[in-house]
Amino acid sequence: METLRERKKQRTRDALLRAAVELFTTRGYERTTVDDIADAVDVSQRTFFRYYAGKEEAALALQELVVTRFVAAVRERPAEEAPMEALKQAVLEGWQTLNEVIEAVVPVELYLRMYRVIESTPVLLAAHLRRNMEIEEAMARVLAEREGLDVEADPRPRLAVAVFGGVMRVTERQWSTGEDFSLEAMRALTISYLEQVGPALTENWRTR
Amino acid sequence: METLRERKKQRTRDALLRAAVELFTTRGYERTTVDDIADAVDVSQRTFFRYYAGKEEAALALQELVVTRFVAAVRERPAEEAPMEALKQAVLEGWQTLNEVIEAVVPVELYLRMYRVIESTPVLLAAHLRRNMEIEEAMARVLAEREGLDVEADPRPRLAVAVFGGVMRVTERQWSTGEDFSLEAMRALTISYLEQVGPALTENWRTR
DNA sequence: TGTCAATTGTCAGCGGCTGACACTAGCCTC
DNA sequence: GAGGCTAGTGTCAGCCGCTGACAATTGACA
Repeated sequence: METLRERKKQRTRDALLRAAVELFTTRGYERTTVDDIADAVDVSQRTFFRYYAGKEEAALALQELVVTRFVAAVRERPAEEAPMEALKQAVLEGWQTLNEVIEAVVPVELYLRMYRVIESTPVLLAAHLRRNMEIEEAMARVLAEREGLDVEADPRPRLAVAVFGGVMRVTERQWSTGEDFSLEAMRALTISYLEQVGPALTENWRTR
Repeated sequence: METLRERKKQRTRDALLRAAVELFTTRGYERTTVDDIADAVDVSQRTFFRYYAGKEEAALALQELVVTRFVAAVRERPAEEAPMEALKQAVLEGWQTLNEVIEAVVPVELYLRMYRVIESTPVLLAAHLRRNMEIEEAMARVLAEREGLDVEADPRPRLAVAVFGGVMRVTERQWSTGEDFSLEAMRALTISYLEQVGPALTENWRTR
């Protein structure tokens, strides 16, 4: 059973996030001040900063929900699965249940719109990429453990994860600049691109 | 022949950069204010912002010197070279002449120290990654042109470049956290890691 | 040398963010 | 259920990055 205090806090937290995302996706990130967000929730600016370390954190909070689930998903993949396959399955599986997770806070449509705001706002894109890097480091450790390797000694876990991350980034970008914003489109793109990585590295591009 | 005005401007520009890098590498990025930099060059804060769009730009200016040369190097690689090979050769070739380019502005040692500051300062690392992404996009277009492909239609150029970029990032990180900061160490790491990417993706890690 | 244009300094001000301190409101004990 | 305790909030002052506007200075060029 939750205490009243905790429920109140959670409500303010959610309200701030909703207000922030709403404003970011309509007015734009740069043109939204922290005061705007705080005012929308009828809270002091200082309080906003007690819930989120900064404007950036609020803007990336939704992504964070998805990302943490992804890491957990990889951890729970069967140990006999090959590294790249485990990563792939974890993402695809993640898309499936994305709806419920997001919808608990904001409409999925808002999440997708926010995603595009991140991709198109330099400072947010930068923060997003940095976060991805942290995730990749965590994933490398997970893979290394699965395979019984030492991350510091064997570069293969980090290399594999970096490649996977690279492909995902290309996929996301392609998806976010395309016309079909459905999850199904994302899924298809992911599978297709992952299949093409190997060939793209070794094969001669002109003979195909 | 350069005019006096232009020479003066260039001098201020260089002085600002030198002062900035000097301060960043000793005092740290966050703990250095723009006023500190401006004062060190005996110039108003406003003037600093006329030369550099922000603190960040000054911090990444040295990297920018290297990066632009890399793009140019790829462009001038023989057309018959395979894509990945062209990228690899361009980087390795770039390291060779790095000394002269950097030394024209600051001691190479300072450049290397600044590199570590970037890697260890969250906001700088983020900006750095974002810049890398822009470079990758440019590189993808170069590769596509070399091979006579349409970047928008064929994902292979972007995929190859993303993979290459991923490997380079892992390499850089490994290098910057290691003990040997020589260019030779970087070179060796790059070659070794590039060789291991293919196998890391397909082979079974446990049977080796 | 005097005019014109480029460069710089000064000033005022916004927005993100933080520390300090007082106040309010939920919690827990007696 | 009254009291004290503490977590959460608002207010205020202030730093820092950054920008626009305007005045002052300094090189360029006829």
